[in-house]
This record gives sequence, C-alpha cells and structure tokens, in this order.
Amino acid sequence: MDVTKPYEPSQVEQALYAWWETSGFFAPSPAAPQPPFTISIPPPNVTGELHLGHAIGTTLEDVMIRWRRMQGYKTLWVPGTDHAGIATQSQVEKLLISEGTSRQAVGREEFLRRTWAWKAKYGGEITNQLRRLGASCDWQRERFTLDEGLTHAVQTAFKRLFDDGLIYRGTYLVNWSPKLGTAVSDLEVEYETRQGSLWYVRYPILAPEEVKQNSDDRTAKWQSGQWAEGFSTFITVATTRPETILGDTAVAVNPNDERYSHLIGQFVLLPAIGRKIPIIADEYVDKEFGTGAVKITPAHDPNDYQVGKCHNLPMISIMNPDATLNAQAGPYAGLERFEARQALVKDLEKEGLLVKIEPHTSNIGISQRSREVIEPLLSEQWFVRVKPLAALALAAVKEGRTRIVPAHFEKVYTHWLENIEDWCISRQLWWGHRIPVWYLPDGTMIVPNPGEAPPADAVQDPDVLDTWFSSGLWPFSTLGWPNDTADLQTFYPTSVMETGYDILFFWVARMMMMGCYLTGKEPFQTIYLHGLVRDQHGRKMSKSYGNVVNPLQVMEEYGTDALRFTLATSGTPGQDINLNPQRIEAGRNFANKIWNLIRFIVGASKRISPQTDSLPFPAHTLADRWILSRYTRLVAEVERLLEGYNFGEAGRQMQDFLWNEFADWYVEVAKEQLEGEPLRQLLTCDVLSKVAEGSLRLLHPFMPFVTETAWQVLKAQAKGEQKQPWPSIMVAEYPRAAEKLLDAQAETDFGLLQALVTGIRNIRNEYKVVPGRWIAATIVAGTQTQLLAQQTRLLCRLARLEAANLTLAETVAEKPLQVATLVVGTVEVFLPLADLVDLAAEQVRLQQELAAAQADVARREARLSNAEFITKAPGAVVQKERAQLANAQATLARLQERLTSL
RNA sequence: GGGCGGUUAGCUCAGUUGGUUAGAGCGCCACGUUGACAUCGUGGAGGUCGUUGGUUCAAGUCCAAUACCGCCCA
Repeated sequence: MDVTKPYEPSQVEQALYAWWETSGFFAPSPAAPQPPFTISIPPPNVTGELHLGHAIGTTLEDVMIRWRRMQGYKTLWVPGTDHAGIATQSQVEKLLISEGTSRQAVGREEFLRRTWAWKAKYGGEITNQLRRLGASCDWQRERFTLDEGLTHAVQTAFKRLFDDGLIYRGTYLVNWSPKLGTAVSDLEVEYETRQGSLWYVRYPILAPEEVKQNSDDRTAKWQSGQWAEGFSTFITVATTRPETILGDTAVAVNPNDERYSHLIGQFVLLPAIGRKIPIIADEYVDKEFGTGAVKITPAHDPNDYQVGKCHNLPMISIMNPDATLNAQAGPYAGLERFEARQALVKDLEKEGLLVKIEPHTSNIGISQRSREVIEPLLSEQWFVRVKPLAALALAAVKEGRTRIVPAHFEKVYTHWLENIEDWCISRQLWWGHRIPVWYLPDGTMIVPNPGEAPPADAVQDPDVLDTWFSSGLWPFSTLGWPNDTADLQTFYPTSVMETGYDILFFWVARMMMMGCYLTGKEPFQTIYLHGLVRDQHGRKMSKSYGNVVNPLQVMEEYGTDALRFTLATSGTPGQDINLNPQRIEAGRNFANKIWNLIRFIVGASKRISPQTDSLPFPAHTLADRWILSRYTRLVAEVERLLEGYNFGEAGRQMQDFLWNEFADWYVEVAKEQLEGEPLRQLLTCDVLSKVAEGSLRLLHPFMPFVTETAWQVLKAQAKGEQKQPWPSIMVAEYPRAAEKLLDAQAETDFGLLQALVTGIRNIRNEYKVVPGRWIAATIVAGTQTQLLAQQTRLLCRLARLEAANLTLAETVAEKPLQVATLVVGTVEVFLPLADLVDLAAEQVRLQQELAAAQADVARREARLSNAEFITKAPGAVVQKERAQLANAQATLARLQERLTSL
C-alpha cells in the first residue's frame, strides 16, 4: 500500500488475506509446544448470505483464534457449512417451479442432482464472505455436513443410538408443516399471539334410548336447518378451532364442576358427523375457560391427545398432510382447513348450534421456516429418546467440565434439558441424510452397519434426518469421528463453542448430548454465547422494517477492521448489541488513527541519523518511562480481560491507550525529544517503535488488516535488533507484560505534568488567548521544582509557554498580581496575560476553584476523622486518602492565599 | 404462570473482586490546519447511576422490594 494519508482498507484487505491463506498461516503448527486450541465454526447454511449474526460470531471466534495462535497454541479453527435441509430444498424447489416443473415431477434422483449442482454454484458464497471478514480458518479442513465422512458419522451415530434403544419409530402427534410437507421438531415451532375468536357451539345431549338408536337420518339432514330438531338439552363448548369438531371423540368437563356433574357419563351427538361421543370428566379442564365444557379432539391437539390417551378415546384424524380435510370430515372432505372452518361455522349457525362468537387472543404455533400455521397431526415418525442423553449433558455443565459464559445461561440450559421431550428427527424431505433404515417386504426393519449393504430386496426409509442431527455431531465429525484420526486425538474435545444464545437449544445442547454420549467426552470446554445484533434503537433487524445492515456493504465502505472492532467492542458478553452506525465510522477512524500513528513513527525513524553502535544510550526520559509503564499495564489488563472472555473491554482499553495516551501525549512529547541529541532521538524512536509494535500485536486479533499493514511498514523500516523475526504479525508472539517496566513514580510525575499542561490550556482558552501565541509564565513549584526543571522544554511545547520568559523556582519573594493563577497541589502557575486578565473575573474564577477544593478537603477530612474508616478500611486505601487530602489541602491553602492577596 | 436480562450524559454503551470528584464514542458549544492524522487537534458544557428500603467505615457495584422495557420457557 502506498504510504498515503488516509488508511484505505480496500487497497489491502483482500490481498493480505490471500497471502495469509496461501502462506499456510491458518493451519495449526504441529510442533507447537503449547496445548491445542480448537474452535469448530458454527456452520452457516450453505444457502446463506453473510449477515451481522455471522459477522459478530466470526469476529469473536477469530479474536480468540488469532490470540491463541499468537500465544503459541496449536490452533485450529475448523470451517464448514451446513446443508440446511429445509432452506436449501425450498430454494431449489422455487427454482424448479420458476422453470415450470416441480420436485415431484422431476423425481428424487434428479432433484438431488439439481440440488448438488445448485450447491456447487452458490455454496461457496458464504465461505468467501467469511474470508472477507478475515476469518483465519484452516480451509484445508473445510467440511460440509453431507460430505462422505460426515455422512458416515451420521450413519454411525444413528446405528449406535438405534442399537442402544435411543431411537424409535412410532405414530404420535407431531408438528406438521403442511406447506413444507414435513414434520418438524418442537423447537422449530414458534408461538405468536394472534387475535382470533372463541366459538361457542352447543352439542345436543342424547337421552339414554337415543344413544342406541341409529342417527343416520339426522346426519342426512345436516345443512338443511333441521338437524337439531327435537333436541331439548344441550351442552355448550367453546373452541378456537371449530373445524376440529369433526374429529371430536368426547366432551370433557372438570369433575369438580357442579354445573356439569350430572352430565358425566352421558352422550352427545356430534354435529355434522353424527358420532355419539361421551361426556367425560378430567382435571385438565379449566372451569373458568369458556363454558367450562370443552371438546376433545385427540388427533389434532396436544392436550387433547393426552386426555384421549388417558381415557382411551378413539383418535380420528380428519386432515390430509396438505391440510385439506379427509373422508373423516364428512361433508367437508376436500376443503382446505380454513375454508372448512368457515363452511362448518356457517352450517352450525344454520342449524342453530352456534351460540356466540367472542374475540379471543391465543398463541398460535407458526412454522419457523415457512411462517405458516403448524398443524398438530398424527403421523409415523422417528424419534430420539433424549432423557438419557440430556442427563449426560446436564451433568457436564453441573460438574463444571463445560463452562457457559456468561454464566447465567447455565440456568436456561439446565431448565430446558430437565424438561426436554423426545426429539422428532425424521423429515419428509429429500435433501439431507437419508434415514439409514431398510424394510424387508415383510416389514422387518434393518439398520445395517455403515457401509454395509442392505439386503437386495429391502427398501430404504424415504425420509431424511433433521439437519440438526448432523449438526449435533459437528465438533467431532469434522475431525474424523468415528475414526480415531490424529486430528480427533489432537484437537478434540474442542476448546470453545462460540455462538449466539438463540441456538443454545437448537444446537449447543444437542452437540452436548451427542458428544457426551457418542464420544464419552464433552465436545467443548467452554460455551461462549454472544447476543443478537439489533438496530440502533434495539429493534430486531428485518427486511420489513428496512433496518437491515449488510455487513458486506459496511466492509466495502468502512473496512473490515472497522466492522470487526465495532462489533467486538459495542457490548458485553451475552448482551444484545444495538448497532449504532456512527460507531462503525468511529471504528474506521480508529484504523486511520493507527495508520497515521505508524506513518509518523516510520517517518521519524527515517529522518534521524542512524549511528547506533557508538555511545551508550542516555537514560529514558520521564515520558519514556511513563508510556512504557502504561503500555505494560495495558498488556497485563488485556491478558486478564481476554482470559475472562471480556473481549469488548479489552478492545476498548487498547483503543483508549493508543489514542488518548500514546498518540495524544507520548507522540507529542516525542516530537520534542526528536529535536534532541542524536542518541536521544534514537532512543525516542526506539520507545515509539517498541510501544507501537507491541500495541499492533496486541490489537491484531481485533483488527487484523490495519495492524498487519502497519506492522509490515514498521518492520520494513526497523533495523538490526529492532527487526521482527516473524513474516507476519499473525504468527508473531502475543505481548506479555514485562513487570520491570512498571513505574508508578513515573506515572505520578507525568500525571502532574499532564495536569499542569491541561490546566494551562484551560486558562488560555478561558482567556481567549490565541492558540498560536507563546505566553510567559512563572511557576512556583516547591518540592516539585527539580522534577519540573527537567521537563521545562516539554512544558513549554505542550502548553505553549515562552521558554525565554519562563520562571521556575521553589519559591518567589513576591508573587505577581496581574495574572491568571493555576494551582495543582503544591505547584502554582502564574500566567501574566497582560491586558487579558481582569482581576475581578479572575477572583470569581478562583472562588469557584476554591469552593471545589474546600468541598474536597471537607469530604476527605470527614472520612479520615472517622475512626471506623481508619480501623476497618485496608491500609492502602487509608494511605491513599491521606495523600490525597494533603494534596487537596495544599491546593486549598494556595488558593486561599492567592485570593487574599488579590 | 415460571425464569432471565436491561434501566448510568441528548444518543449508543463501558464501569473487573464494593474504595478518589462515575468514563468513552458520537452529538453539542468555543477555538484551531505547527509536515502522523480534519477519518484531526485543544478546551468546555452535560449524569442526585429507574424508585424505595437495607447491609457496610464506604454502594453505580452487594441484598430485598417495586416500576418500566425486552427476551426465553410453559
């Protein structure tokens, strides 16, 4: 990159990434002396496009990976994609429909061929976008859930679970998605509160003799308006889904409900169908809901299903898989479910059976994928018996073998696993892992060992497995399981699973269950969960709001580092992030700041004379010692924060140091030092380079591109000992704190200098002294005289004081009057601003300072005069308080004295 | 109904195990281009840390209650 003024990410990023990748920096070094550090990427959908959820996860994972890699760990980040059964199949189906054909028309084999072709064409998109983000994954080890190896893993897992009695097939009420034509798991159903109605319908109660009579005549009268003629007693039920009346097999009341106790055991005649169904008693019925009497439809409602099982009621399914009604629905057969509802309600009204309709809000199950209303449907499916697996996953977290960060998600995890229901794993799709079960002509079920051929006359189960079944194996299937590969031995269990808390159940819990059961080891040591990225006002990003931020566009406009840094530093672990676009701009500015900082340092190094080997170096200046100490503190802090998964705070501290300490203070000081003796210049460049170079390495995991770019420029300029041995910053060593550089005295002393400079600048500003003007000053410094005497050049430069007219003394016989005054502890600064100083105004100003000082002293005296504080507070705290009181008192005394003399 | 998270400056957020006068970025006001950076610099204004009570020598931080916002589960 040209050493142009503003940093231009677009000029460097793609080329740098390509260089890193081809150099093999992303692959783990087998010889690394330290333990392995492994992350499995949460595989994005192969059909997916990069969104901010990917961006934040990938950023945090890359931060961890780059950091550990620089620390010398054998670091492996396994990338890959997920076949995303429903999403991908839907995409290809859409394509087929646009071509005037369909999945059914082309057939299974051709459909799969088309889907693979589609995957080949678009499947690389998302992985290239991850590269764009700078993800340092080992692409040599990239996996896809439908790869041969992973398929083998799926078959092995299925076989083992089946043989162990943990997978079974059976007919149960499942969540059916009519549009997709498949069952889905409980987790794939979302609930929405919708405004609906509550229909009150009365069923005629049959007299004992009527129960035995044939009612066909009456059934024939349905829709004539005469169906209910002759009935005198009714029981009214309330329902949110009138069409399911057609499948009713009972009416239930609460056994303690006196209104209905005399009816229990009697029968009613089901409208439209003419079925005679009993009135039963069950505690499940809520007396307060509706009329207190409810219809029971075991084949179409989960609660009714339970009641039906208890009471041995028939289960009559009235619906086809496409949500049209079947022959059991009598006159409504063939109608779509919502049309049938309307038709039936109309007929009920005609027959005088509709009592009333009330508005009612209820929770409706919606298919997560297709957004349509889920239909509880009786269907034969495959299930995993999860309780035994859940027990293992629970124990792993409870016993601390796997830690969840932030910890409060442990409770969520535990609660879910403790109340888990069996997992429906079969899907009526074509794209996915086909269930490895074959049926002989006589119906015998065969589950061969993976790779073993099934009998020739056997037919394979047509269904495929839930995508999450294969995802559940991901941390170990990607490393070669069930084969005992070198990768599996070296890199499993993995170190951290980093993902969004929204898939804690979908994925993390399932990986824990599968991993614990199948490999006998927890699949990861730590689960780190990040929050959701929302818009700046906390709204979920969605196309309908039009508030979606496209990360690719952001990277294009502001650079990848800006996006990464913003995402990494905008929040705290597990907390949702409200992404403020202005912060991305700030991120870009930070990258630019770093770039220019390095440009300055490199420029300065070039300018100085390169005589290195003659004289011994002079001692470090106060500012040198200060910045080295501050840098050392930063390094220690960052290490502590990263170890604690506080990535955001670590990033913020780096920015704070680089901008507000290194650039704002040390660089300005350095400009003065660079005007000194050659060896002073050389030493200053040395400090500049050391701190800058270390800071770049520190920051590299967060902002890989600008740090690499700047680091290479710095490295090219460095000579001899300064030259870094590593080819790239990403394989350089991560900084460690060198305690010997900590210098508390330097920090205190430089702090005084900063207070004086800021104070003087403040006064200049208040008195509207033109910024360019050099002004005279008298500094009465008492015990600090010697310290300040060494810093006068600096003081003059930073506060724009005129060296020739600067008086620095321990004491002066007579303090000047027509001046502005600054008091910092025992140090007094007098600025004779000639005609600018209005003594009356100065008095007001000093009065304000005095009031503040008095309050300060009073507060501290009160604290220190409290015997309990002295005895109970730690010594260091008391010490500090005493020192600060002394300082405050010094300020106060000088201010008072000053005001008296005015 | 059960559980969790949040409430700190105009906005978006930090604030580690309790320990100065609660911080940052953006925005705002005033001034400023001296060769790192105007994607910048200097100075400034702006907060009784949701409310109430408690523990403590000391509370934004710990405890209890409560209000509001949001999420998860049923």
